[in-house]
Amino acid sequence: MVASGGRDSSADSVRVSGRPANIWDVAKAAGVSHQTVSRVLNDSPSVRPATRERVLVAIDELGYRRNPAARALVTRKSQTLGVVSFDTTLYGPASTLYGIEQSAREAGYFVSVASLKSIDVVSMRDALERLAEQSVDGLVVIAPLREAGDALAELRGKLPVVVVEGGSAPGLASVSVDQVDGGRLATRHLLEQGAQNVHHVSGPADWLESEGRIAGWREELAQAGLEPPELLQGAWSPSSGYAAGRELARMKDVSAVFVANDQMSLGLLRAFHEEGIRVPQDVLVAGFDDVPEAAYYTPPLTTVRQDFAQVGRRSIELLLEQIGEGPGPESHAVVPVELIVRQSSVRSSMQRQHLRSRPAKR
Amino acid sequence: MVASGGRDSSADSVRVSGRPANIWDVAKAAGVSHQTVSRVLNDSPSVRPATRERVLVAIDELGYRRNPAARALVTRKSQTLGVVSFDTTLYGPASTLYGIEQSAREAGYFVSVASLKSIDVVSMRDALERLAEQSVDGLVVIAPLREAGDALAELRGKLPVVVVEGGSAPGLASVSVDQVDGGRLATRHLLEQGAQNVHHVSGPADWLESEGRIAGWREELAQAGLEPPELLQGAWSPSSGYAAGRELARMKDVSAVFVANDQMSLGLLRAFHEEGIRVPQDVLVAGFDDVPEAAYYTPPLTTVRQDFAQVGRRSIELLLEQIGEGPGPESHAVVPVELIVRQSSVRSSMQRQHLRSRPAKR
DNA sequence: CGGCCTAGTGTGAGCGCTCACAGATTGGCT
DNA sequence: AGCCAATCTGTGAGCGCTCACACTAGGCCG
Repeated sequence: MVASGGRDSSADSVRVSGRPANIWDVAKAAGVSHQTVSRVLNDSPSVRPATRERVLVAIDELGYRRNPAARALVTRKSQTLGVVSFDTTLYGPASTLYGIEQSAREAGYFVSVASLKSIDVVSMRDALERLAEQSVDGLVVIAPLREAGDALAELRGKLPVVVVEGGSAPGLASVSVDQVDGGRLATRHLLEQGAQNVHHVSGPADWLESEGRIAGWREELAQAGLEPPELLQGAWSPSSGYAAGRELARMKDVSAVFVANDQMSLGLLRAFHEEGIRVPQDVLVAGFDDVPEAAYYTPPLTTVRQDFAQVGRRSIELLLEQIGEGPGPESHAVVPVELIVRQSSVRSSMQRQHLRSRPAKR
Repeated sequence: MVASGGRDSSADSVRVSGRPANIWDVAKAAGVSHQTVSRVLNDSPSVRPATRERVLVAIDELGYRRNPAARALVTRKSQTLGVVSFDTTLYGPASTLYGIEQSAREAGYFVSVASLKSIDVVSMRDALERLAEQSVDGLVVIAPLREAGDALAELRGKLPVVVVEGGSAPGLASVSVDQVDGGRLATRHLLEQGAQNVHHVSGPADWLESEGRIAGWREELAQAGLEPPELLQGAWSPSSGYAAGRELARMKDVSAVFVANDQMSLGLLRAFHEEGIRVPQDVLVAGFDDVPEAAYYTPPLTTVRQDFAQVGRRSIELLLEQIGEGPGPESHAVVPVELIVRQSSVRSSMQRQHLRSRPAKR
């Protein structure tokens, strides 16, 4: 025994040895077998409270943490979910990812992301491959493109998958926002506000979100007995919205525009502003997404709010169902939308008079 | 032997057995030892080309993929990097995360995210704990708050860490955008454009980014021999920018405003618009971030661009250095900014005449 | 022509955990 | 007191891989 004993037994909760404590170290410290430690770790009911307590103390003293690799090796489960997403810089995907992460965490899962630089089958396949190599327990694919489904079809059955905004690829669980309803809501609202007809600036043709919004717009016009004006196609970006705005400014008979997202709406509003077209006095405008900025556009933008947090939540729920942890087998979830009315689509009565005093529109 | 033999030897590349192929299966199929397979997997030079080829073929036939858990168990490396971020919905963090993910992938690492709901020491600690449990090989913390450093100090030494926008916590590697320079650039530009003085709408006080931008603004004013006007504090949101705009509208002697981010600028522009204050004729405005929308604000916004992709890239570089894969030990990286001049801060000569014809400003 | 080096390959142990089962303890009842 | 069931705890194997080392076969030198 050395003079000033207890030097290395100082209650420091940090082990002296190089390697981190393992389950055997804990077992020894607690005077039990490694298996009992394992039982405590896994909340097994069949361990006496007193024993459990001793083990817990030992764990704490040794600063023990369980080795996930060893655990994954034997259980064949990594407790990790993969998320594939395109351009996590955009508001929609970013928000969805956020929701997914929150829900996954609550369910005790980690989230590993793979974002695509370009959205094509090759890089999609590449991302899926990567995640598969990591042996994730399940996959959420934020796949707004039609062709993304092809890459997914391959791994059906091999791995639990939930597709977000990926349409209803047969046999794949999916979550999507009710785009059609959103299109209808916006269009109907514009008509109710007195629009003679409603133009539409859509997203890129191969995006499923574009399709849904176009469909909703067409349906609502049809129901009102109106012929849909020629479609203008954008690319989600402010600049494409600006271009569409310039074009619309040159056209006659434009009394309202439903734009497929808020970013494009901003560009369009800017183009209208430059052309001296007043919103909402001359033309009514509605967007889609309800980004935080929308309320501060000039004018504040009427738009369709998507509940991305709920999209994320439902994705995880559906995924866990497949993995076998959730309730029943449900394969498709639709998240409702909400119309947010702001100035861009509402004419005060005075403003309407203004409109009436201008050259009549068809 | 059964009549129509070869039924289960069809070249299907999919194994019949339930469990996935392991290294021994491959070894047997290739007629080598498991260790040789391992060598092929790890690109060991000491394996004859012919042998390697045979192994590769076997791997392909069996659809073998190496088990990362087993690998991690023995190497004590998970090939996974953790990212802690606050509100991945914001443009800055989202873009940074994107850059991080791209760079990590190139370096052969996976990325696991943990986003904070609220930004305080408790939830920060919680996120760090989670990631540590997952035994990540390193950590990137997007920690714009001063107090975030406290939670990080604890795990210094235990795990390689890089702090993004976290200031220069001693002993921690960090990457940050040159906020001070950004503040100076914007302020100087506004002065050069003829502003008598420059007001500032800052971010929240406890954010390091706010501090840097304020410092730059102060420095530049001092250099011009100007007394800094009273500081207005916002909260990054459009609504807080709007509030600041209303306040500034009531004040005299406002000839230019440097706003600490683009979102707030939008709100401010809206408030000015409502108050009949023209930008840039009456007041010059500059923002910070250069979000994609900035070019389409009314008017298009002069702003300071941050290269988030580079921030992500440098983070990973610094992290890999610590892990021992990169070049030398460098502890702090500063990413430069760039001033993007648009209409909000530039008066055309005609517009300037306009201004001159109004009641003189001090 | 035996020794020795090198390139290529094989052998066995062990990483830290869980699973299936075997063994030890306890208590209630006859 | 004796026995059985129920409760609690321990034992050993094995998950799939890498590491350290042992081995084999040629080729070259003295």
